Amino acid sequence: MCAMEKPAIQAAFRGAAECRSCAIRHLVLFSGLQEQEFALIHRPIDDLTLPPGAILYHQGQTGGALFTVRTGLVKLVQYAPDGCQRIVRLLRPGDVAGLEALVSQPYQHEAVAVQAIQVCRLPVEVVHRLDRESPGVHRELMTRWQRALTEADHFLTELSTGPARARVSRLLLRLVEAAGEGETCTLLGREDIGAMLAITTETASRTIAAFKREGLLSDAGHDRVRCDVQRLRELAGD
Amino acid sequence: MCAMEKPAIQAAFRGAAECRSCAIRHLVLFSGLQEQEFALIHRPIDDLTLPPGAILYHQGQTGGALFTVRTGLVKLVQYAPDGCQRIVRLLRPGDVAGLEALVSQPYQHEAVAVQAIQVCRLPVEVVHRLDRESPGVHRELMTRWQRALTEADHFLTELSTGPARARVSRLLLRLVEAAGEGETCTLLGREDIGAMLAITTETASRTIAAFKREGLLSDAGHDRVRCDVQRLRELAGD
DNA sequence: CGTTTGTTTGAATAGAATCAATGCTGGTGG
DNA sequence: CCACCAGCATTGATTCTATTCAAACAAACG
Repeated sequence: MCAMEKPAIQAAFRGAAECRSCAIRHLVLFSGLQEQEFALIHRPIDDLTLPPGAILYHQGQTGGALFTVRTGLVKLVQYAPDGCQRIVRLLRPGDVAGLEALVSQPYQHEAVAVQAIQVCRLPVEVVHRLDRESPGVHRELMTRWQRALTEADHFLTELSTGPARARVSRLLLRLVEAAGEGETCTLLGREDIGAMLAITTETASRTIAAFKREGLLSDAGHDRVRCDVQRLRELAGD
Repeated sequence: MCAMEKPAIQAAFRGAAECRSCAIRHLVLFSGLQEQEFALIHRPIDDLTLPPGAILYHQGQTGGALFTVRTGLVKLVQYAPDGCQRIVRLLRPGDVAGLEALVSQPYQHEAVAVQAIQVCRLPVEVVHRLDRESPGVHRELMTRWQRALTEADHFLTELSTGPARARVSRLLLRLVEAAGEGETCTLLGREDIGAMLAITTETASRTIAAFKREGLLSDAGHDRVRCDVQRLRELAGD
């Protein structure tokens, strides 16, 4: 049940990326690229559109690519020996998955689309080359490493600490923030919430349900909810 | 009580580092340095010897240096708004503290010596320069970043998950491993253990005490203990 | 030698895990 | 088109674990 070996990428819509005109160019790794430096990209950069549940790569796999998230959310999952999963990071548009490929490491996580996503597949050679020859990209790359670390720290300090209600609150606030659509966001499955907060699925469910009863959360159609940011902040306890 | 603003570095023994003959040269950032590349180090690299409790830098401070740990342990601490602390990483010899300084970020943590330590202070300019001009250093740097991330992931999956007994077991195994002296290691203060495992000081104390009673742990003089690695592994649950 | 700091222990309580059952929903095939 | 099924989500009851608050202890220190 754990191992759904779905090489989902094949099913995806695939096109050649046009970085120059990328809609989120300001966010991405190549934002610092000068016009003449685009010539340094020799290998093709694929632009992939993937459905929820699609797997970018598996843990332990040695892959030759990084992935820039353009839309949607991607979870990085690690599996304990007993098979239960822990989500160690959540990537949003502008984030990069698979940085470890740059240091010739096998992927450390399984990268799974939480929602429908669009990602760009960047071959390591391309990134290495730009890292060497474009100071802007080099800086952006270090910034990505740093950002990943900060994210990891937040998972430790915010999402893995304190009582369940506080953790769920902090997660919701984070999702609302990430969505950037006022006070609404798309909820994750209860199992994912549990895996992210180190609580059981049942506790996740109970807490969400309780929040709804208490009016902290109200349905906004198809997995979307409206949050009472004010009160959630209090619960989050900062 | 929380804010002991001790600029401890001043009290330290300070000497000029001689990287060529560094005892742990094989571990450190500059391990890939060719003989002629040493000339690229213009600014002085200080070699510091610090007592337990010394603070390398404070959270939020903008610092101009990275620190390579040569001996001892360093904890990276983040403080919650309510003042209680969480240890998000533990650095061992060969690890680097303060990577964020490379991307012009203020330090994200407070770096505190857990035991007596020796560290080298590397000015950012030096590292930037070597990063640009020595491919070896560039690679080592990315490896450090990667290693920090892997560490962070372990804190999430091993040390922040499961019942207290399992967490303490995993921490002990980790300490024994890090010490590299057979089956013994130096215990941390109960408060630090708590801050690392996201449990209270009391629970940390109780668990350690219970382990001793059960013979999983036996005193080996002055904060040192001998561990029954075998049985701890079972408890750790992998 | 008293004081401070950190550790251990106890009792009561609150919180989450566990085990088990029921409800809901969207998709599938008859 | 509708009935059924599979996969999630919810809820309940119980047990277990960790937290909390408080006190006793021990070791380190001036």
